[in-house]
Amino acid sequence: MKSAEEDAYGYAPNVSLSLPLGNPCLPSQYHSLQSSPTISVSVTEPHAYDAQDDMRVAGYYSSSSVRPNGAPTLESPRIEITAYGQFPEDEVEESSLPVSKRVNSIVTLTLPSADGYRDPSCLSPASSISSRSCHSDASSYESSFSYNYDNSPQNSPWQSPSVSPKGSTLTLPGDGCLSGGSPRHSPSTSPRTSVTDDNWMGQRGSRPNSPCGAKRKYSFNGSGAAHKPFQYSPNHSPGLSPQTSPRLSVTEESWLPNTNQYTNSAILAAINALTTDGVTDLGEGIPMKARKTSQEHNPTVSLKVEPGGEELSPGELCLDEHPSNRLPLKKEGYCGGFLDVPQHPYSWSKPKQYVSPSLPALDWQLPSSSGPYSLQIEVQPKSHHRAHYETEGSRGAVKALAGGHPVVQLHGYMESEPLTLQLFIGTADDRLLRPHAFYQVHRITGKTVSTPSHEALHNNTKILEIPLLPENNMRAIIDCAGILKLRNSDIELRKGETDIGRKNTRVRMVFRVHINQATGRTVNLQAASNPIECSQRSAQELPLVDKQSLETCPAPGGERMRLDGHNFQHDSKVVFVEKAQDGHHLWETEAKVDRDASKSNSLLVEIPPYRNQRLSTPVHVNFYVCNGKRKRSQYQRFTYVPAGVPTIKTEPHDDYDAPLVCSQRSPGLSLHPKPYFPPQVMTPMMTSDLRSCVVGGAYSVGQQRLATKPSSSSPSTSPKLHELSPPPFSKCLPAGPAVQQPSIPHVSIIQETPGRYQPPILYPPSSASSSPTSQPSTPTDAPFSPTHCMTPAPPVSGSPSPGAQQHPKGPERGDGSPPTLAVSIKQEPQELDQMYLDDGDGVRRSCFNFITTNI
DNA sequence: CACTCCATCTGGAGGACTGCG
DNA sequence: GGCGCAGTCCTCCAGATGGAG
Repeated sequence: MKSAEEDAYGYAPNVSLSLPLGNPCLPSQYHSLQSSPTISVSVTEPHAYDAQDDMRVAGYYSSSSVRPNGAPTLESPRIEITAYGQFPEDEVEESSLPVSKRVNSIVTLTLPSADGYRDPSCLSPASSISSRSCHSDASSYESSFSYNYDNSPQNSPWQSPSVSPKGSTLTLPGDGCLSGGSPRHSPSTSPRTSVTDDNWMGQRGSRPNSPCGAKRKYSFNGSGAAHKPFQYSPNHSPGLSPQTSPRLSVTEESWLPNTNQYTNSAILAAINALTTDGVTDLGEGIPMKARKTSQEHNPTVSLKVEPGGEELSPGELCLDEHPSNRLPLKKEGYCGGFLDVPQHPYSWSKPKQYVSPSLPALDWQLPSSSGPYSLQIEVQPKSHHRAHYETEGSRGAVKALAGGHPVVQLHGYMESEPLTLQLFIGTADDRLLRPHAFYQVHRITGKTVSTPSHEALHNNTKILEIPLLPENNMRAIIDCAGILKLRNSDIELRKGETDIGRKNTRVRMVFRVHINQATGRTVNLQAASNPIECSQRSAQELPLVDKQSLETCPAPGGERMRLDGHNFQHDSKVVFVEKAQDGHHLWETEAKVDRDASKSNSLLVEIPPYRNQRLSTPVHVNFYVCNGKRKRSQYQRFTYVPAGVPTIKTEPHDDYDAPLVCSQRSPGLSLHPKPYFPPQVMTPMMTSDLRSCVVGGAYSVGQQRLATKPSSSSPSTSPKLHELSPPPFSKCLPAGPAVQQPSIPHVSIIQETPGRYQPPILYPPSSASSSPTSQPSTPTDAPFSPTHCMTPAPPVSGSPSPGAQQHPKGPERGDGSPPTLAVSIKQEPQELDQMYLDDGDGVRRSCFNFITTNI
């Protein structure tokens, strides 16, 4: 069928969906969401598509320019709900033409039906009102991830959205919301506010309560539901849209070129729909729930939705999607007041940086520093922040421990060009850092917010984009970021979602910045905050370890370790545990706690002797603080080393105090005892892995340990860094020449971004949420992520791979400095084995082998 | 400047739901 | 398999705060 648009405008976007699945190099698995079915959508625009342009300006999809006929972009999109249902995943294939058509169809929406709202299917987080902001769907970036490079030129923007792996964006029916919605959404962030449409709500009706009706039951049928939503989903979007975002919309004007945004978005949505099966799957998508808020949507908004509506907020859709690119655009015009923080001096108009099509997937571990650049969290967020549900009003921005808000600064950047700081909510468990499936960053707006921001969606993960301005010394006060809790039932229904939401309430704020260099390379840095407990009650009761003064100790034990944290009690116990790969406890013992020296926020414990005094290799164990039966902290990682190996001490304070934690730790992985996360790094697997597999990883490990001293500023602590060095992938993908910077100790991801076309590759796609295995807490879980494997193994060769450091040595805490290049790579066979075990993945093995081989 | 309205932020709590014994 | 208990999830309520009109 032809889309209305086509008819109307004669413009038919061609969308080609390419599914990367086949990519040998990257197992779909890994990609998971993101990658997976990647679909790249290319829209043929009337005018030739200038990739470059697109990139920047348009969002990915949206970008496209104006319609041939000049019609406003917005216009046409119509969404037919039905379509979704009708098109199963299969559709994807069809991509070729039909797509466009479909798209169109999809676009057409019918609004209102409400049913779906709550359906799981509709997941879109974005949708959430609160989140509303969500928006954006697609993150452009994603596209990059996708392997579709081919897609081409297109990679560009367009792809992204669609492409995004899984779901990216939007897509889904549920997503739809997002996608489309997303954009739409919200302008305003606040839930209440934002949303809009009562209308919607009404229809949807659903809502509020439990998804299932009176009682909340989580039905998995999502399907059923899902479908509906699906159909509607679009609506969601609509819903969203309306409100949405102004921001989104904004652009349009400015954008002109891109005009099609709407269309595009629609397309994207369509695509998404296609790609995934139903809404459901989208798991990626974020569930939409009906929120009351939503209901609130403004009529206006809804109105916009109309197909014809030019106004529509076309922008909405689009905008979100391209975060980076868009940024620039957005604010201004349209959005004006709505969205972004108004009137902030900074205008999002600068497109550039993010242009590059290929930005690393959100679940890739990136270094916090590279060469002269260092992304640091100068002021850490408080360890507790009650996240708000979509059904609630915003609970405000995440605050710093000492008051105020977290502060992030990029050091070493001397250019005059502003950059965009990306923020998303990541996991804080033992595994590798990745976007948290149950929490999304929520843009806070209001008078009290001084930092402009704007939301974008990246594979179902909302990203807040904040300008880093030279005039502010590349420092940003994060007073515009709240945390939205998605209902577990909604997320768990997603296809491919393996994580469980129950008790999975710890998150970290993850900051990223992509620096385009004159050479065409892009340096990607990432810093993760300390863990943040987001539940209402647990935050008040569960002990939380923020920091540990020791990370290693000789097998005989006896050393004293200071634990800093919260909710410690006079009778708190510290239990050391060693688990087998299968999770069975191999050893468990209670450490002696010096009650006199302990306080509610600190414990002084004596490290118990390890069960085996004769260690030939370091042994990773865990410990936790226990306040009673079910009140235990998360596992903290600890390593017993053979006698003679220096113990690693973490800095006592660094940050602890509050606000200050440095990124180092932050990167998520910090070594420090950041409670939740650290472990990852430490994990045996990791260690070994890192070394072998991923430079980055290794690196990180080393750093962590090294890092121990926070002081060092090496921010780098990120757990596993992905080196994006192309090499590894190169095989698979024609990647661009990503080169590592030789001299840089930390290897960050450097891509050459020649053009958009550049093969993005480097980053293995992973899906954030995807991580299949994720379990919330088990320390045992191997952190190993496929991705790592995927990652380039670079290193071996040359560049000083960060990873190289070995932990044992690593520990040499001494330097805080970034790891020196020279790293000797040691393999610990045993550990490797574990790795294997942990993974279980053939893939890993293969990676491993591959690596080892190289080594 | 006082008052009202609105929006946001917070804290608290209850009912629904889940997991475990 | 059913029951009760405890913990967690999600929603709702109400108060505080602050800005705009």
